[in-house]
Amino acid sequence: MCGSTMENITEKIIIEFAKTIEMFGLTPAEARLFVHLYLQEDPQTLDEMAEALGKSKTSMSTSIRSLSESNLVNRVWQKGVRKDLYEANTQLYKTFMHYYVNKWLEASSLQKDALEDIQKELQIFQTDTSTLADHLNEIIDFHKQIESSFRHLNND
Amino acid sequence: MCGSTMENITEKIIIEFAKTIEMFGLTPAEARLFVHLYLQEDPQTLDEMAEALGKSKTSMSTSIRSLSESNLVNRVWQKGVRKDLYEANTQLYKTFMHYYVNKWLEASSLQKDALEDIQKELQIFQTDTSTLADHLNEIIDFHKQIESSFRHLNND
DNA sequence: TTTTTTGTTCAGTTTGTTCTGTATGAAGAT
DNA sequence: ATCTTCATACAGAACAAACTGAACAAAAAA
Repeated sequence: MCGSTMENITEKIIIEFAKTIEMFGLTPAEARLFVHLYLQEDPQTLDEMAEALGKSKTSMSTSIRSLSESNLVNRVWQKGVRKDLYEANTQLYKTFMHYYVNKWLEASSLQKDALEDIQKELQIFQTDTSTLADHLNEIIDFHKQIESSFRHLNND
Repeated sequence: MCGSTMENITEKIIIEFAKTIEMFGLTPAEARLFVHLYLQEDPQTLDEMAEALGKSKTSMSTSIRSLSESNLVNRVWQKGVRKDLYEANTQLYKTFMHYYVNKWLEASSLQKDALEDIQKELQIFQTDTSTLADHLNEIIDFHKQIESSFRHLNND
């Protein structure tokens, strides 16, 4: 028996693609919501999403907010419609690479700064602490290499 | 008061650096353990790690196994020592980039395959399903771009 | 062989996340 | 202004992940 209805197939796509999206650091709920929106023709309201995914409106609200702040979905206006409408950004690669690279760069830069502060603190103990200081240098170098590599990812 | 003892500083380094390591997809426990090993001069036993991190030996065992399977730490032998000894790989960038890129490539490739299977299934409905099929194509393209980009990350 | 030492497996507990329903606030309609 | 319709905040419930201790297995020492 060939049990492949359209809904069936759509569901399969959502499940598979959501796994990929999760790898970018989104929660399962966010990933699932994004994929749902991505496959929709038209922008959706919170109620429609809640209905479609079988979750509460509150869940949709928090997930959408998160996706929205990360610029993975957009809020759109339609004349005559009072409810908020959201649509997924359709340029997958550009959208997610920007999001991802920025996340890495911000985090790495922040942590590098923190480590450099520690480095200054450590210089007081110059004498017998060479190996720890060496490791710290290597860690900071590591961050520099990370930043360089990820910056590179955005230039395609 | 300048409360910066050596242990104090080491602890700070561990906390900061562990955050970076977590971004590669390791759990907080794994990240912390890796950084601890990285800062140690000599390879450590499970008991030493448990003592140092204030966790149970069971925790160390599972974390170490995970790190070991990902090739982030190595098991080393010392003559006369019965206990297992582990040390962190010291080439941070190479170690983690390999690990990370491989993880992405494997996952992406797997999911691309799954999506291509679905694509075949979908071709039965050729007629009125063009938009869904289009989206599916775009998703598969997305995976190809991901693979291309991440493969590129390893060639430095 | 028996006895120790070391590592792992498993069940139970603790901890942390995610979800939902109610209550609140904000904006349009009457 | 009052009433509706929507979105968000909050607190408790349901769920999942991480940790531990005790029992088990494997390997060396006696």
